[in-house]
Amino acid sequence: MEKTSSGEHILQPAYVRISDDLRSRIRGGDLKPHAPLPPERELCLDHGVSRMTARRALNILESEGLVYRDYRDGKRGTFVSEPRIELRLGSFSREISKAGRHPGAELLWAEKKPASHAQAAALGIDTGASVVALQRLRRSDNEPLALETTFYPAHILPGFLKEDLSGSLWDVLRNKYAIIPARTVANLEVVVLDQEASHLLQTRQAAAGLRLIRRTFDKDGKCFEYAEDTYRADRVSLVIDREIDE
Amino acid sequence: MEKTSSGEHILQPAYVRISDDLRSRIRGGDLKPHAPLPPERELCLDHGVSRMTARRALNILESEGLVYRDYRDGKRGTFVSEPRIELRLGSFSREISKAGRHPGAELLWAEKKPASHAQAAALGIDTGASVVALQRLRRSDNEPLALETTFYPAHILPGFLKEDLSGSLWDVLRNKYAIIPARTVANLEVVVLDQEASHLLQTRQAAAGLRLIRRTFDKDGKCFEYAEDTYRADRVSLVIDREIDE
DNA sequence: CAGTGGTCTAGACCACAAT
DNA sequence: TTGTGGTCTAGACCACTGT
Repeated sequence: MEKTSSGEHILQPAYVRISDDLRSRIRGGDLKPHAPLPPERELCLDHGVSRMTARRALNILESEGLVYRDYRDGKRGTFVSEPRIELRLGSFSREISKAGRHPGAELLWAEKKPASHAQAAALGIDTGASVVALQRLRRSDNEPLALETTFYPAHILPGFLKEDLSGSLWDVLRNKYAIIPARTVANLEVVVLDQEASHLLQTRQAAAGLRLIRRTFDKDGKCFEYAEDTYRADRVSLVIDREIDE
Repeated sequence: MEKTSSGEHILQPAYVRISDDLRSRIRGGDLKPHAPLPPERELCLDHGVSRMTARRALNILESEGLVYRDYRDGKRGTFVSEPRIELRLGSFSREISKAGRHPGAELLWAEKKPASHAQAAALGIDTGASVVALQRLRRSDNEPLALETTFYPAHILPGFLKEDLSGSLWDVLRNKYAIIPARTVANLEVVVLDQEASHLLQTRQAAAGLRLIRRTFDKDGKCFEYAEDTYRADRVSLVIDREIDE
C-alpha cells in the first residue's frame, strides 16, 4: 500500500491502515461520542479484509479509549467513546468536576485481617499483625473508573470500620483520628486487568489498566496507609500536580 | 473449563487460560529473564488450540511486559522480560540507579520553530511565536525507554541550541539561565504508540505507551516549559513522590 | 427470528536471521 | 534450508438482545 524507496519505506499492515482511517474519521469530528461505527462485517467489505483483521483495527481503537463495544438502544455495536475522565492524583476524592458528572465510591468490602508480607513491609508492622482493609469502586456518572484497595494498621484506627467509608478516607483520618497526610510515594505502571478487576470495572477481558501502588506518610515520616489502585486505562487520565523541591 | 453454578460462574476463554498458565510459570520463577518460551506452534499442540489463540495469550503477556519477542542467540523467539525500569517523575534526568545500568539521552533533533496552538497556549505566548523545540530518546543500558519532546519560548533562552542538550535540561536552565523549576503539572494517560514512536522505542506495532503531557512553572507561576513524554508501557514504571499541601 | 460482537479453527504466505 | 514470529483468510459457532 505504501510507497517504498531505498530503505526508507514502511509497509503498513492492513489493521494499522484501517485503524488509522477510522481514527482520523473520529478525531475529525465526523463521528460524535456514542455514534455507532459500521458493524465489523461491513468494515470487512469496505476495506476488503477478513473479520479478524477488521477486529484487530477496532481492538486498537478500543485500547486507545476511542471506541467501546456495548449495547446501546438495545443493539450490540461499536460506538465512539466520550473523552477520558481526568482524575487528580493525590486528592483521590476529588475528580475534576465536569458538568453533569458526579463522583461516587461504592464500598465493596471492609474487614480486619492479618497483614500480608507486602502490606506489613509497607506499613512498617509485623507480617500477620492486624490491618483494616477495604475495597471501593470509584465511579463517575455510574461509569466505573477505578478499584481502590486500602490498608491501615488496625491499632491506629479503633472503630474505623464503623465510620462512613464511602467518602474521602483522608477526611475521616484527619477529622476522627487527627492523622494528617503529608507525603505520598507511588509507583505507577500499565497492567492487564485480571478477571475480577475487568468484571468490576466492566471492561473486556484482559483490558489495559493503570496500577498505582502508593504509600502515604504523616509529617513525622510514618507510613500509615498502603493502597493499590487500579484505573481503567481507556477511560481515565491522571493529573499530577507537584511542587519541585530539588 | 470452569465450574458454572447459578449465575456465579465464569467460563474463561482459552487465551485467558493459556496466558494465566504461562504467567504463573514465569512468576513462579520457573523461567528466568531472557529464557525462551516454547515456540507458538508448540504451545498450540500443548494446549490444543490454533495458533491465533496461542498468539492471543502471548500478546497479553507481551503487553503486560512479561515477555518480549526478539532475536536472541541468532534465533527468533519469545523470551521472559527483565523487571521494569523505575523512572522517577519530576526529576527526569535521574532514573533509579540499578547496578550495571546507566542512563543516557540521545538528542534526536533540536530547532527553533513557530509555536503550534497547543504549545503557545501552554507557554502563554502567541501562536506562531518562536519556540525552541527538541526531541530526545532516553535509554537505560541502550534499551530505549522514553521519547521526550520539549518546548521553550525562544526569547527566554538565547543560545540554548548550542548548549549540551544530552544531560539534564533543568540543570542547563538553572545554571545558564537562572530559571528555577518550582512546580510541574502533568497529565498522564495510556496511549497506543504511533508508527514513529513504536519505531524509535523499538516496540511492536500499536504497542501501549504512557503519555505524559506536562508543564513546568517557575516560582512566579510562569510556565517556561511544555513537554510531551512517551514511555514504553511494557518496560517502565513511574515513581511519583509528592508532598501533600491540602 | 435477525443482527451484533466474542471466540476459535486450520490452514496460508511472508520476512528475517542463522546454518 | 530451517525455524521463528507477523500477518491474513474464510469461514464457523456462540451469547446476547430486541423484534
